[in-house]
Parts: sequence; C-alpha cells; structure tokens
Amino acid sequence: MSGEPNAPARDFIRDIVAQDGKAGKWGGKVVTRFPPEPNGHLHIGHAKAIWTSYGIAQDFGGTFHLRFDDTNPLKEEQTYVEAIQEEVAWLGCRWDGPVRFASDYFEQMYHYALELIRKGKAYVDDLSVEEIRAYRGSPREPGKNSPYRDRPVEENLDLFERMKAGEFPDGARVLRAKIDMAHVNLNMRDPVMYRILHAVHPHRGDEWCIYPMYDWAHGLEDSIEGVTHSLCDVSFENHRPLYNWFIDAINEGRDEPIHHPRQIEFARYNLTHTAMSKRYLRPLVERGFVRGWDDPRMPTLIGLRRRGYTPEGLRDFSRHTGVSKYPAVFEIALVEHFQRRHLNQIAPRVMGVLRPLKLVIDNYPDGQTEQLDAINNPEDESAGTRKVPFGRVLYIERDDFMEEPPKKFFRLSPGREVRLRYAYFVTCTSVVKNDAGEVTEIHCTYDPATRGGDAPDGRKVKATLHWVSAEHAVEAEVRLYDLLFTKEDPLDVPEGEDWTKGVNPESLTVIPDAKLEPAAAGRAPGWRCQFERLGYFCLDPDSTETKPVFNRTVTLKDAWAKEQKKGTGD
RNA sequence: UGGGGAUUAGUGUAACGGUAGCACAACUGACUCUGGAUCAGUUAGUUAAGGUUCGAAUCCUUAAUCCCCAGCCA
Repeated sequence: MSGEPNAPARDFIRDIVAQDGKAGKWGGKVVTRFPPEPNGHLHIGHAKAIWTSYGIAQDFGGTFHLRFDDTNPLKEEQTYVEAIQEEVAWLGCRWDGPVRFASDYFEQMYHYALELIRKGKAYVDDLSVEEIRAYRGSPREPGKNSPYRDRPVEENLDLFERMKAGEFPDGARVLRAKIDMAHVNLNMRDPVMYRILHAVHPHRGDEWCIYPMYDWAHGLEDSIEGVTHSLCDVSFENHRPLYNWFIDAINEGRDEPIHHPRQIEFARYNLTHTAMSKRYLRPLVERGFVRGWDDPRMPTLIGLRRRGYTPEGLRDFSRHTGVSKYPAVFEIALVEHFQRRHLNQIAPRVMGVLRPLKLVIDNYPDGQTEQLDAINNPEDESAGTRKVPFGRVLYIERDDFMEEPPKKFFRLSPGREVRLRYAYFVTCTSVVKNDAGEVTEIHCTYDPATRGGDAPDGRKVKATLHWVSAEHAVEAEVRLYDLLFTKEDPLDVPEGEDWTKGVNPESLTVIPDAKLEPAAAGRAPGWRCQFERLGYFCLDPDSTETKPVFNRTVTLKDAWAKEQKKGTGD
C-alpha cells in the first residue's frame, strides 16, 4: 500500500491500466468484471478479488460487469446465481447493466468455433478421455497427435454439427483446437473446446448438447463484453497464451477483428487461522463443525455478514492490502482492524453484562429508579444520547471484580472505589459467598454527589465499569466467537492426520443469560452495536420477540487481557 | 533432469538507477467517564553470492526457496 493512509490505491495492475489509458488503448475505456461460477458461496478471498476489479473500474471511471461463468451445467445451480448476486450487492459493488451469463454467448461462441474449423484450426476428436490424457504427454515429454487430427474440414463440420444436434452420447467426441502437441505449455497441446453433455442447464434448459470448456469460453466472454482488463488468478498465467491464440485465430483473415482483452494475473491470498477453499469449508459444514455456510465463524460472505462484519470494513481491508503476485498470507488481525475501525465510527454503544455478578448498593434507597443520560456514540455526536435506568440492585461483569486483585488490576475489589459508567462512584464494602467459597454478590455504598459519573471534589478513580439495572435488564443469548482454528495454518498437519482436528473447540461460546440494558431490546436482526468495554455485536436472525441473540463480531482491544496473557498481571 | 511466475521488518505492501517509506502486529509513554478510541514514540527489512555503475531493492549472471501447470472442472 502506498505511503499516505488515504492516498489512492497504487499497485502494479493500476499502473498497467493507467499506462494503457495514457497510450489511448481502447479509447481510454476501462471495463472489468467478476466472473464467478455459480457453484458455491463467495468468501472473503473473493471479496478482495471483487474489490480489485470493481475498485479499478471505479478509480478509472470505467464499468464493471457481473458475469456468471455457467459453462458446466453439471456443477452449477440457480440458487447460487441468486445467492452470489446478493453477496456481491451486499459488498457494495454495483455492476453495470444486467447480470450477464456466459451461456448467453453460446451461439456466438459456436459460430467462432465453426470459423476455426473452417480455417483448419479445430477438429473433432473421437479419442476417449483416457486416450486424450495419454496422448497429452507430460511436462517433460511431448504429446502425440490424435489419429483424428487431420480429419477433413467438411467431416469436422458435419461431426460438430451432429454433436450439437445431440446425435452422440456424452463423452463420445470433443472438439479440439489444433495447435501443437509438443508445446512446452500443456495448455497448448490441442486443448478441448467442446464436450458433449446432455444436461439441463439452469439458464438455457436443454437447448444445448455441447458445452464450451472454460479455456475456450472465458476469453471470448471477455471479448464479447469488451472487457479491457481481465483480472484473474496467477494460475491462469499459463493459460494466457492460449486465450491469445484463440483470439488471434478468430481474427485471422477477419475484416473486423474481435476485441482482444488484456489479462493480468494476481495472487490469491490466504488468511491465518482459516481455510478458504470449498474443499476445506465443505467438511466443516457437512461434518457439523459449524452450523452451516452462514455460520458466523465461516469466512464466507454470508457468514461474515451474519457475524456483523461490515462491507465497508471488508472494502478497506481489500484496498489497503494491495495487490501482488506473491501468495500472501494476511494476518486475521488485519481484517479485524478494519472492522473495528469502521464499527467504532458507526456502532451505537450499549451496556451489556455477559457474566453477571450481582451488586447491591446498600445506601441507595430501596425501590428507587433513576434514568441516567448516556452517550450513544462518542465518535459521532449526531448519534445523540439515551436514558439508562439505574437502581439499587445491578449486575456488573464478573471479571470486573477480584477479591484479591493483582497489581495491575484496576477494577473493583474490597475497599476500592470505581465509577459505574454514566452513574455513580461506588465503593465495595463486602462480599457474599456461597458454600463453595465463590463470590455470589457484592455490596457497595455509593456517593450521591457523583451522579452522572463526576466527583465534584475532583477525586479520580482508576476504573469505569459497565453495569445493568437488575430490575430493567433484558435477558439475551450471546454467542462469542473465537478463531476457527488455533493454528496459523490449519492445513499444515502431519501426513495422514485429519486437519479437522485443528478446529478450535472454543471457537463458539454460548452465553444463555447475558443482561442487557433496555436500549438493546426491540431491534431488528442485523442491528450492530458495541457492548461497552467488550466488543462489537450484531443481532442474529435466531432472535425471538422475548429473547434477543447477539453475535460477537469482534472484541474491543483489551489491554488488561493482554496483560493477563503476558502473565504479568500479578 | 520441462515450462510459467514470484521473493523488501513478525505479517502485508511502497520505493520504477539517487535518503528503504506506510499499514497491521509487538513494545513504551501521554490522555481518557470504554484498560476502547485518540496522540507521541520504540523495535524491526531488500533471499544469497558475484558483476555493471559515481551510485543497485531496482540492471546482468548464478544459486536458493516458494507458487502454478499433465480435467471432456472453472
């Protein structure tokens, strides 16, 4: 990322796009696209890829397309074309024009294929899958020509036509490009362009019996749409010569050459403590390690959304991490940083006690209730204030009291005075314990002169505690999430060992009876807030009229927790 | 013993032959009615070895390491 925090993004792709613009390529136009296959949900890795393409279109005043790469009806489903649209829209990326489909270009591609056959650049091959594989050779050994490679053009035309008409069973024949079976790049060894598939396509029904292969289709889709900069994964770097070959072959002898996009590859990335590919995510769902694809622990977009992640935070993460060709591993802390940064600006504050400890103020009038003023968001004055009910019996956080406090523990302990946020100073006078010796209740006195939280005599306290009035408390379920895997690289396991063993057994902690101030009640699912001193939370769709359910999106930074971890707390 | 790419603090990413910078993380400290936020500061880097040059992260050579490629998947 460039030096200034708010400087425009700068990376090698943007440099290329800028150069092309300067050179007047494509009339200075910029068109990018995101081309998902509708066969699964998007994850945070896609989010960055989408933001790269969309962000570049935005930065250069270009347009951005959403196009489904639906060339394999065996693997694709309509539900995903709907889900993915929603996911991209949620991210905040707006595509130009309608949602596009590769399958809308099938006719055009077919005609291009006919042209190649007529030019002697493609042929129908009757070899079986196994034979094709065997004939392909290996990276170190050249392949050999198929015996069908030199079929006359007329025969190829006839056979291809009949393939399209559905005269042959699946797998009987394919159409291949005639390039070079000895090429060092395996992708150039007569790649398959069409295979026979008698399948029902989600978008085209049973119109087609032949379906284009990705390598044949993809470049053409970009060409047809006028995509100028076709951004993709580094693994397609080896395919670029093939895409160029196809377009050049089509353009050979053509009066009006078809558009030739420029493909630029960039590295995909990984995150620490998580796995991203479907291969690893699916078992988590199917074997019940998580509750589903939208489990808030999942790196899927629907999971992160449910957890309370904001698209703005994801966008900032995507932009600030830059683009490169090096297979980067980002620390999950960086993702969280951008979530906190955004949430801090927008999340209204609320007080909630996760592990309640009863606190009784002995000198507070029994039965009295006050409404105290609290600030909704110190980072946003326009968020205003609210009233919080206060009474003689309160709940405070168990962690905020220690009978025998270590040196760096500033919170409540016997004889110590602390502030109850927006309320009063209280001093702990005694504790009540059960038979097991656990503290079940603490007693305090309060100083009426400190109403609102300031002492007129100017005396200071070291800590401010959040609290909830017992009488007014709203009971809620709170789900605390931690790393899905404790290991940085969950896939790095010894030969033969099951990587799912690395799933963090404490990745979910359910608190059934948290106490919240009334302001947290009556909200709609998706509502985000900060529980003061604890973290950012988001109301889950599992909530009912009587029982809200909150997901912890991300914790607040916690200096005390860090101190404890260091073991220097006492 | 094939081809294509890549390598800058702990993690990412700038510097495009001319002072190696930024963010996150870590660590200090200030401030604070959130041990949050904010502010100030510290630690820490060019994969290695040669060469070209007044000057190299940048150009050249060699080596090392990592990623990708033998689907009728995308």
